[in-house]
Amino acid sequence: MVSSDGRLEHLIATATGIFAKQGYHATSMRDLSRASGLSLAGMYHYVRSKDEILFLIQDRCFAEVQAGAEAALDGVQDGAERIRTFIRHHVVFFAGHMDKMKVLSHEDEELTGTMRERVRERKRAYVDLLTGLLQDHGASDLNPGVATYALFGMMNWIYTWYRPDGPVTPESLADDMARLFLTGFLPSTRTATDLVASHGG
Amino acid sequence: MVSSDGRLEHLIATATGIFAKQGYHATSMRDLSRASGLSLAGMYHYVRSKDEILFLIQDRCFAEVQAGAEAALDGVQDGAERIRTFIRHHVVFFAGHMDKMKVLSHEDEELTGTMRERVRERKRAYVDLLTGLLQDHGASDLNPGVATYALFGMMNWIYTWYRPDGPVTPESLADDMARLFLTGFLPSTRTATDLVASHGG
DNA sequence: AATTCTCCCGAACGAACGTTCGGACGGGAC
DNA sequence: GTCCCGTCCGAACGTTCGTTCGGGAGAATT
Repeated sequence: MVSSDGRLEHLIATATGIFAKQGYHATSMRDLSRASGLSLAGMYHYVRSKDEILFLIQDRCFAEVQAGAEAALDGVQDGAERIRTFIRHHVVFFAGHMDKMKVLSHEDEELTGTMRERVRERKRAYVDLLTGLLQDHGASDLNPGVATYALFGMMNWIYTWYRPDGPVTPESLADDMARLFLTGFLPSTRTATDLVASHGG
Repeated sequence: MVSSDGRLEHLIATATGIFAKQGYHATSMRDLSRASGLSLAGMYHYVRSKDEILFLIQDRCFAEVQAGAEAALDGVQDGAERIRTFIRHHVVFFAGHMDKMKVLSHEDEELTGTMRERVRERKRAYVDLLTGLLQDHGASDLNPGVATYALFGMMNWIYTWYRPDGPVTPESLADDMARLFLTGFLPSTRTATDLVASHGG
């Protein structure tokens, strides 16, 4: 069970926690060594560099959240309901995986070169997914880019203040944010009424 | 003009730009020396440590944005209009001072000890200002904390994507965000009344 | 039995870091 | 002229950084 793969997973999981708590640059390889149980040199058997650890965290996390969103959207037809589904998934996933999502959100500009591009590509795909959902719904009088990033902002900011063990459950957090955004985003009374009706029962 | 005070201001301004671009930890005192024109040792005549430079940026920036918000709110009576005023001021200020606001938002957890507490106090005061505005308006069915941080999130996320020289003006950005938030937050619009009625009945 | 391969580490490498030391320069005070 | 003080710097300090080197233990392969 402590096979080669298991150790790499363990290293990544450990690094995720420490990067989330201390930040990427403030964390040394010696910190990771101490916390993972591997020696300083031993970590380099699993990983090419410190950068690569950050890359692995971000690459996997984006893949996971993207796949989860697509799975959640599967079968949902109504445009507004698809937006709501995306928001709910993103927020609940975020609240359930705060460490890696914090590393994803906060250590956004630390990678360089090929790894940076790989992660950027994943990010672009994920952002495009939401932008597509907003555009599919059509008529909002808000600037589409502003709406997309305003929504991502209110969701991704979670890592700065939300405590999963506090009084607000991930589900109510997700519901509040979905309601806040959709009520503001959807333009007509009719759609808003339909939305509440379909939501309430 | 290159008096003692002027040099300190210049050092802080230079550091703000570099911290915003590279991040606090990725910036060395030698970087600041090179960019400011002062020697490595010379900077320590104006500043006790690298930490203190970050502190000065954040402390001053919070003071500035707080004072600006209070000035903007002066004389505005209507509750909803006060919220809109706060949003507009925050967003326009953010868009007009991206570097320092990015350093304020992104390098939030880098200070320690007394400086950390000083900045935290300023932050608490500023957050309390908005929370107060939201509470003053009363009846929203959203969790007050969630509403506050959702709003700060969508506003502070600006530094990750907004380009002041792009097609979106700071004013339209501020208007869109104010509209997006207020429509979702305020329960008492005509359409929203219908909405709540159909939901409750 | 000999060889190769995977896994892993103690010790060290050179570079870069934040900070400090001792002193230089110049202008006002005595 | 001498002293002092604010301003500023070259050079160095001790530390920590990410990474590498050379090799050992043990299983697998030949």
